[in-house]
Amino acid sequence: MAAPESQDLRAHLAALIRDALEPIAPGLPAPSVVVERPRQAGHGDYACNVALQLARPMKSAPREIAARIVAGLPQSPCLERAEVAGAGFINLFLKRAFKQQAAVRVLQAGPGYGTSALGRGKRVQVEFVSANPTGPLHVGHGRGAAYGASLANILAAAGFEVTREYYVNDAGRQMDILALSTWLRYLELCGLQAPFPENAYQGDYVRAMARTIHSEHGARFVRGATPDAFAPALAEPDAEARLDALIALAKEKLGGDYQYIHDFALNEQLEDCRNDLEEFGVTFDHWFSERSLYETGLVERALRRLEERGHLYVQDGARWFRSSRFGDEKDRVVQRENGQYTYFASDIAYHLNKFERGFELIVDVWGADHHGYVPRVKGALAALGLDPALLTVALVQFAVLYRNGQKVPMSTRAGEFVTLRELRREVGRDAARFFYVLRKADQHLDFDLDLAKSQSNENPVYYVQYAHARVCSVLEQWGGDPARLPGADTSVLALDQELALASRLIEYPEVVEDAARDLAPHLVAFYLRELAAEFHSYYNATRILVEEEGLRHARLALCAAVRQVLANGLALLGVSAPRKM
RNA sequence: GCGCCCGUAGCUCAGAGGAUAGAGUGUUGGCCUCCGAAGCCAAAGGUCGUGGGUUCGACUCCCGCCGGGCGCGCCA
Repeated sequence: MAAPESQDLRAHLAALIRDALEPIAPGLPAPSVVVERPRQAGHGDYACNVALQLARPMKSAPREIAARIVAGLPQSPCLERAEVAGAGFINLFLKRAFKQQAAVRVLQAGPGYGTSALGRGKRVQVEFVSANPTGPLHVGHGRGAAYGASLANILAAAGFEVTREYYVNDAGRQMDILALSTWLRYLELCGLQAPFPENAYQGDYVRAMARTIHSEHGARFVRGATPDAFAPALAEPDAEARLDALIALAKEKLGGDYQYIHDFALNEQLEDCRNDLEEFGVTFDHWFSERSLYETGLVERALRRLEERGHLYVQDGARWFRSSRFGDEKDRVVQRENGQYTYFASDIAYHLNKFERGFELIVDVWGADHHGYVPRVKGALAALGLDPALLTVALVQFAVLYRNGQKVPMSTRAGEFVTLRELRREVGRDAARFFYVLRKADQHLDFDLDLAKSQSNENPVYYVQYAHARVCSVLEQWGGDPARLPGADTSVLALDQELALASRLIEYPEVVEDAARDLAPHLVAFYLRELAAEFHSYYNATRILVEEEGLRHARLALCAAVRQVLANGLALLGVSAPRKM
């Protein structure tokens, strides 16, 4: 058998076992041959439990089956030997030379080490953050941003063609609330006794926008906004109705200028959001406007398509989508009695658009509080005649903030939140990015602000970065040309720790593939921590710059390879790999 | 009430049918004349919420219960 084409060694080893299995178990349904890294060091570099799985269908003892598989294993440039162990495991031991040469392979591949063809160029869209542009991003959005950006990088490394997209909710009522809030703050600046409802946007950023408008346009937008003018609106008994009445008033008084203020506020917030994310190392290929779905008639078209397929009906004056027929717990309104489309309607159109753009895989990153929304969107896709299985919704739990041991309340409208910008300034981009992906996405994240701010040095990111900087430092001490290291003879690497480190390097491409398959960036973060730990341990126990030149070069090559993998992994997570700290 | 997610070391979390359940942090004790001590080594810490079931084998799968989070609009 030829040398492994994939950097993922497991695929190669599994193929060897399948080869050996064929003559032993003819006619049996091929079991899934999974090769994994055993927990115990003595259990080989890889282990396979296929003999245990086959015991029942083959009606023989697992150890016996395992022995026959081992006997039939083809030759491989990587595999030294295989052993039957325990209840019937097959433990695989890599050739020493193959491990030793890992450092050289890493150095030769450079930044490309860890990339693979798993995705086969499949077009995948990752949509994430997509926060309403009504105020600054907060730390909850930060988690979605860190997760989505890392995931997109990982998918790209795994051979997918990735498009990163931000869905801009610029068509809903929240934009009217933002416009109204801005106008009311503006009126205050003009010296008017304007009301400011509690359910308008309270944040200082609204005042800032009002100041800009005021300084550029003076009192031009005051119009007939006298205290009396607000009286009827304020008389509404319901708070939301009051807000609607005030919005209506603003539109009436401002006329065409309402749209100016509306768009000004929207653009300010979008710009702010874009800058914020960019400084967080998160960029997008497309900012997709919800409003454009209406302007291009896609919402109408999507609903017409549902209509034609008989999945819409009218009841109580509203139009409903029969989502209960597609796995949702109840039917959903797509067009209200007042003629307004619901958010769901534009979301159906948006997802139709994703399919029409030809994405073969669609990943939506949502806050976990939207989980109830999944069945209706998938249902809508099915009803449109599209394959819901192409859509994967990755739910990200919100980060729960703690300050002084107390949960920090967060509400965009009340203006109480810790912004992403604030977090980044306090703990730094690297620490924030790493911290966010150090947990499974669907796991609650307790974010202790005091700890993150005051003891940022203890953040695990420094541990990993330090390993990188240490290698840089050794290479500098050495003073030689690192370009020569891939040519080093690594067969002199004989310490257990050196072989273990090499083995860890071999694992990296597997980790990237696993992370891509499971949409789980945290696997990369955990791996990096482990690699750094093994390196630190090795470094403390072993002198790198020894007298003997051959050994010195071999060790330097190994260190440089560790550095390369650390850099590659950190890059996937949007974390810098400093040469000095 | 119904639905989804989660209960693993003091704390924060990995592990998702396999072999002796792991990290970080915290606690205790060691290691710089020597390539970076933001580091290393060692000790200690567990009935994997709980009761059943399936399996050769369950922290992992199924059911019940207890506890926590989040959803359940003609909101976005």
